[in-house]
Amino acid sequence: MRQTKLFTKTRREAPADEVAKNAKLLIRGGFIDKLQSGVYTYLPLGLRVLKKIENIIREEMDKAGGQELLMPSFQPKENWQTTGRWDSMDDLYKVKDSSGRENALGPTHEEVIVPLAKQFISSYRDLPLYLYQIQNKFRMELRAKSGILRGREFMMKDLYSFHQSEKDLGRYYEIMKTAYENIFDKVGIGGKTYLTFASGGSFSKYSHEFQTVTGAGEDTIYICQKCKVAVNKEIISEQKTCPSCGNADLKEEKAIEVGNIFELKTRFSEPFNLTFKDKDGKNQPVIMGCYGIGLGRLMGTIVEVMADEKGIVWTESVAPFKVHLLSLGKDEETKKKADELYAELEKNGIETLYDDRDASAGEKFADADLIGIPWRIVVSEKSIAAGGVEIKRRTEKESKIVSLDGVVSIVSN
RNA sequence: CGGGGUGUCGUAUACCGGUAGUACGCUUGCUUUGGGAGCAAGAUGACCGAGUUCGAUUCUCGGCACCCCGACCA
Repeated sequence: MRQTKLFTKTRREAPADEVAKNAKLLIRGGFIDKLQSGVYTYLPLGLRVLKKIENIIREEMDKAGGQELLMPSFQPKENWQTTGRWDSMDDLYKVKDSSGRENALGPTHEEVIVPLAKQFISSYRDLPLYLYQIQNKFRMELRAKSGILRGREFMMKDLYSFHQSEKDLGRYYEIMKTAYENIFDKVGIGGKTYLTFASGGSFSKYSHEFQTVTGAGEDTIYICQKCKVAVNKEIISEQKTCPSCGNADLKEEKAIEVGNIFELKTRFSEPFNLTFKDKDGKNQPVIMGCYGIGLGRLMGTIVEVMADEKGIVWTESVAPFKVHLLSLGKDEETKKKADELYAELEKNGIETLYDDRDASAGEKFADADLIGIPWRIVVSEKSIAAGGVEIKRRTEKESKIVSLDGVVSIVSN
């Protein structure tokens, strides 16, 4: 992608009303734009990141046997009345059409997927079943905040599992834990993300959250100093030791919930009468679990955790481009070399943002730091005289000179 | 939803009861090119409504929007 053609430019200042680091940097870099409180557009750069995250999640969900589908956001009131959540859920958006018919804008999808599953689940032979989707959710947050960490419309992956027994749910629960760990490792925040015991609500004793330690977090967690497990503050009064090893040495940290896994059991299968025939021909309630990850929140968390004083630092797996190619100066020979290198990178399938703007070196460097692409390659009269191009990672301070024909093999690794 | 704060060109800001200024960005021209370049010439702005006043962007009230703290929540 040539930067002269890229929709949106960087800006020097963040909007005065943004306080959250993720919002400031993502807006300055041209990744997102705020339409209203808690509602953001993902611009070309931002969407590229979101898609990378989406694909990492999709890969893990598929590996765990998930089948992807896409359910509507526009959902009939009756389904929500069946579960009682039309009245009990405060943050439900309710919309009326011209005939007065009311609908919910889906904040979650049990009210759609359970009746759907009911059409196809009738025997123990149909179980277990794992269905997921990646799509926008709507929640009427009383207070949207922290940039893309808490919005009113946000993209989420939600997977629902259907089982014959709680034991089988428990088995799959462990598979999902592993899948989630893989996801957070792959996007680069695994080291700061903890499996956290949290309140189980009305369904079961505890649910599990994945909490990433960052000052921008809304939650307080207590991390076991022996094993990589934490306890959410909401249950610390009843759970004062590590639930995994019993250790009492817990460290308090601020953290953001990047994912959760939840045993629904029969909370939704009962109101919809979702049952299956067991081997004896008896009707049994289907046991369910649900597993969510907010994609925008995850993206914002990555920014919060990885950014430095100069800007964003993307992990290669989620970066909008792998290489940021900068051409400096007006020298025709330099431009030609940069053009050729850009063509070669593209030919080799290396995603490259090519800064071909007629801008000063300082501006290009500052923008490269802000945008946070993992590799920076500089082509200039100086670099050519020194033997080729300068190359450095976003995380490195010093660049080194590499010959033009050595570039592709270096960034291909 | 309770409390607090803020609304001025695209962005960041200044000033003011009497013709709204600056920087960046944008347009045109020339120069410049290794850490957000310079000169010159341009274009672009007071959230909405009511009130006070000779006159309101400025003061008062109401609304709306946005932000922060809290409660709630992925």
